[in-house]
This record gives sequence, structure tokens and C-alpha cells, in this order.
Amino acid sequence: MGRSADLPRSAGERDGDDAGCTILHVDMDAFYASVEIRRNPDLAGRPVIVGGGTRGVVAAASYKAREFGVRSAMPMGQALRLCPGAVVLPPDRAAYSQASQDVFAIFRDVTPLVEGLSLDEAFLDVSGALRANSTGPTLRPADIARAIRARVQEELSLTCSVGIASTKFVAKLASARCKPNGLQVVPVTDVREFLDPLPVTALWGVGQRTGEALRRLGLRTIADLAATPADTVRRAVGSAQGNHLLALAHGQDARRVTPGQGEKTVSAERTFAQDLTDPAAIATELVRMSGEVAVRLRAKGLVARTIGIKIRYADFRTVTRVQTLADATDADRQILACASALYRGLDLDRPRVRLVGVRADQLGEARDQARQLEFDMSGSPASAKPVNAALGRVLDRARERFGDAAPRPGSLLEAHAAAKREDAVP
DNA sequence: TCTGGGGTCCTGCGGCTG
DNA sequence: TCTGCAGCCGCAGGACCC
Repeated sequence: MGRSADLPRSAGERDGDDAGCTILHVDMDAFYASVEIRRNPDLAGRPVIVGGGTRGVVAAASYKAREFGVRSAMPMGQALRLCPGAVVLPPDRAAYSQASQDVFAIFRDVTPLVEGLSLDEAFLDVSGALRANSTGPTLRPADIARAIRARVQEELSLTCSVGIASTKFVAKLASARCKPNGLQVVPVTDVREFLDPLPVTALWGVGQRTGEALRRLGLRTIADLAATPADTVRRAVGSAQGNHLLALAHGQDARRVTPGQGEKTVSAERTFAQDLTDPAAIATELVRMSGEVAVRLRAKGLVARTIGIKIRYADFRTVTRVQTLADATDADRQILACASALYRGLDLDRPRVRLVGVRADQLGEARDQARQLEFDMSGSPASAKPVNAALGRVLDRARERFGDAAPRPGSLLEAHAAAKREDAVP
């Protein structure tokens, strides 16, 4: 969302010779804000900011809010100084997730080759869709893109922008360039002409640090980068990244559209309105975050072999610690035990903690793990693990059914009661 | 000015092993 | 038995993305 600010804009459609351009990058326009406006049409035309919290940043801003200079990832205080009249809404991830599923269902109607990048954008390889239509009237990638845009608008009352090119990264730049509500084809023969004037920061993988390193070499545009000796670029940004950026600058990107790549990490973290100094409060947050991770693992049918914690101190220093388990797990108690042990290992004297996070890595399918554990169920100590996991699943179902009234860890009861008391304050 | 949350990927380092 | 080395792996941290 934020990177499109680096690109010159040209709204509307830019058609061209799309022969060989079988990769579409579809990017929803101001997705979170648009979902909120669809839910409450009174907000249409008003500056809407999704985000919040006393230490929050902007998660998404409507195009009206962007006219005031509001950008995603901007601290809320700064956003409200720029746009005091903005309507600020807290993020509703469940609603965005549902809207995302609806959008992706339309994509998959067109082609099975859909690679989601996030809730609001995806690559589509439509080469198969072209072949499937070989007996009917000639269908071009741009026609398919137009059909997708029309369906998203008519069926979901949302708008999207589509970039069409022969490579993923050019398609992505094209969609950013035609936002909002646009379509742009970059013909195979025009790739260099399209790339050359763009700033190096438009390249995928060039953020603040890398951008600075390239600026020190006097490189401003992609044309500058493409004309620089490989050794010079590699010295500035490292060999792997240097090679990657040079290939992109020359319009080379061999990556295919690969659907159905599973998640590699599940994590939960929280920044507190005030830094935590009470070890008991920090421990409570570890319980909460571990529980969240466990619930989400079970919801996805996954188990994790590596558990990690992330602690950010009041001075914004961040430390992470991870530990690999003997057996993969999705059980609250095992995840919490590991997270707690890692936290104790930090041996903090007087902690001032701004953020607590728990994450699960090295994910596998839970059903594969279940098959392995069947061999351990004859009274060995390992038999406690499936019992823990089964208990977690029972609690998940109770939470689905009873919500707040469902059983929860004892250490969370007091925190939950306190939160309810805070909610009751007008 | 004051820095979210959920991710992926890369790099460097140290320990282990053959 | 000791040492040097290469390869692998786990870990910590950083950069980047949306």
C-alpha cells in the first residue's frame, strides 16, 4: 500500500500490446478503508483513516485522506494533525478477511494460478485462461483484467487496479502506477522504457536503508542502477541483493506465479498504551499471546516446531529469542511454557516493556503430527501432549460458542475483568 | 515525530559433526 | 589424540513488504 506513493500516477486505463503479458497484478484500492466505506456509505467522499490506539499508526487511508498527506504506517498523531477532520476507525480484521475471500473467489473463477501476497493483492497467471478460450472469440489479458475489475465492482462494490506484464515485478509496478481504479499494460517491448525513469525506491526490496545506500552512489532512477557495474552495486548492498536488484533493473524476473504457498509463521504481538513494568503483567501478556498463537495454529490445522518471543523495551530496542522443540505442537500450555522459559532466559532486572510478542515457526500439518503421536499413546510421558492439544480444541469450540463466557486461563481472568471494567468507563 | 501488526527473506555468527 | 576445515543447522537481528 505505502510503496505506490513512490510512483508517478496515471489513473484510468492504459492499454497497449499485451501479447505475452500473461501476468496480472491485482491490487485493491485503499482496501481496509473501502471495506469500511462500503459498510457505512455515509463515509463516502470523507477522509477515513483505519488505525488507532494511543501508540498506533495508520493501517489504511481513503483517497480523500491521502489528499491531506496521510499515508499508511504514519503515526496517528501526525495523521490527525494533517487531517483533523478525518473519521478514525479501529481495524476490523475479520471484516477485511471476509472481503478478501470474496475477492479471491472471483480471481479463482478466472484462473487457478492465483498467488496471494496479502489480503488485498494477488498475482494471477492467465496463460491457461487464454488457452481455455481458444475455441471462442479471441480473449486478451487486458480483456480478462477488465472482466475482473467489472465483477469486483458489481458484485462487491469495491474497486481495484490491475497491472499487466510479462513478469511479476513489472506487473506490480504497473498496478501501482495506475491507481486508483485503473488498468495498465506494459508491452514486452516497452519494459525498459517503462522502468528507466522510475525511482530506485520503486523496486521491490529497496526500502529506506537500501535506498540510502544507492543514493550514496548517486543512483536515483532505475536507469542509473541498470547502468552501474555489478561489482559497485554488490559492494553497496551485498551480493545477493545486488544481483537481485540489477536483474530487476534490467527487467528480468523469472519468478513464476505459485499458488497455495502455505504460511511459514504464525505470530501475535501487542504494543501497550503504557510500558509494562510489573513482571506479573508481562507474564499475563505471554499467556495471552501464546493462547492467541495456539488458537490460530489450531484454526489452520497447523503445528509448530519452533516457538519464539519478541520483546521491545521502552527505548525501542528489540530482542528476539527462539527455541526448537523436540515435537511440533499446537497446545497452549507447551507454547506458553516455551515462551515463558525464553522470557526468563532474558534475565531482566527491572523490565520496561513496550511490546510482547509470541511466534510459531517451522509449521507443519497437524494431521501429520497426529499420525506420529498415535505411536506414543501407550502410557508414555508423550501421551500428555495430545491431551493438551485436544483440550485446546475443546476450548476453541467453547470460545466460538460462548464467547466471553467460555473458560480461559486463570492468569487471564483478572486481566479480562480489568479490561471489562475499563470498557465500562465512559 | 515517534515509531502497529503480521508476515518473508537474508546475513552473520557460533556450535556441532565428519 | 589433536587440529584444521568445510558444511550444516539453529539462532539473533535487520530490512523490507502490505
